[in-house]
Amino acid sequence: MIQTEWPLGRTFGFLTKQYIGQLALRMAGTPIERYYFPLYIIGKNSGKISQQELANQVLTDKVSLVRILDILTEDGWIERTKNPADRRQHLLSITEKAQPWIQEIEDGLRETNDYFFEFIPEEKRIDFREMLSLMICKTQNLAIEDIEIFYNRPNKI
Amino acid sequence: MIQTEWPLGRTFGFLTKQYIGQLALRMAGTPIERYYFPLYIIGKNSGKISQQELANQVLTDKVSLVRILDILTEDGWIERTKNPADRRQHLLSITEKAQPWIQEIEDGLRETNDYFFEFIPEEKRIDFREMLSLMICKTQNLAIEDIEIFYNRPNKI
DNA sequence: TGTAAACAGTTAACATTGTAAATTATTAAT
DNA sequence: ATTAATAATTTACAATGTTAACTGTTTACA
Repeated sequence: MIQTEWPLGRTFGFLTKQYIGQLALRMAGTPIERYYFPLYIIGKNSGKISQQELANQVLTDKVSLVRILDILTEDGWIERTKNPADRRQHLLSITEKAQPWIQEIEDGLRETNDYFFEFIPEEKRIDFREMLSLMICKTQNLAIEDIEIFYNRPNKI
Repeated sequence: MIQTEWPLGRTFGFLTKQYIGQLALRMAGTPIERYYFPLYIIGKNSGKISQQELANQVLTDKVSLVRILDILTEDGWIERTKNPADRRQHLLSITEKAQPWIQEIEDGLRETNDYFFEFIPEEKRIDFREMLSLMICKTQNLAIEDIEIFYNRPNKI
């Protein structure tokens, strides 16, 4: 199946998809159906995080994020309030209804991470984690400004 | 930036995106703009591979693949011919025009892979590759049939 | 102080991808 | 011979990312 020049991007893409499926399976018993990570980050910074800060933390562009936040608001999980200290900003906070589920999301994320890490030998897990972090750091610095203009191209490898 | 419970799926997703950008940069000098990997696989199996076999090799669903092949055909890179041995199948082959670029795609994929691997220490690269392969194999068996039904859900982690 | 630039968020338009469901043509099973 | 399965296609829809334009607010600085 995996050939010599199987592109690494396909490997990452496939694992992304598998992760999404596994997480959905893990969270199936909760009333939350999507946008687990943004909601989790808002929950951990409730009332103190702006949309721009959230966009940076979850690496999602602000336009997509507006739509995600619209849906989370419609579904009653979050609220936007104007920041009195800077009235351009909307501070994000979770609702009462969302409060009990933040920990559940954290557990779900950790367990799903563990689910994937358990496929590799225990003594190599720290290395693996570090190598992924390294790749993210290095490519973040080098690539983003150079290649951003290509992101609107059809993105099939 | 990366927190304790940063979901692994986000890590993979980010690296997928960086890979796409880097590959686009590498291939910018060629007349081919997209669908490098499917075109490469067709080139390596020209006249001998059906759409279903290609879908399996590149892990893309058949509907998306029909659209991709339509575009590759419109752009003059590939041709479909009915398989005389099984007239349900369309055998895929590359055109004369595509022939000189297949090796260039292979080089681009290898160099882009190398670009990412060079971020991690040389002595750990084999391990890293193996761990990724392991994750793919293990999740492929376990997850697909269980979670396929969730794929139509909004897929934001 | 007044004005221009920068920033936060929103909206609209468009392209790409994935999924489901239905359809056509062909082959396999029995 | 008829039914079931397979390969490919088409249509419709949902989700995401990008660009560009826009509103409202704050900052910089002349």
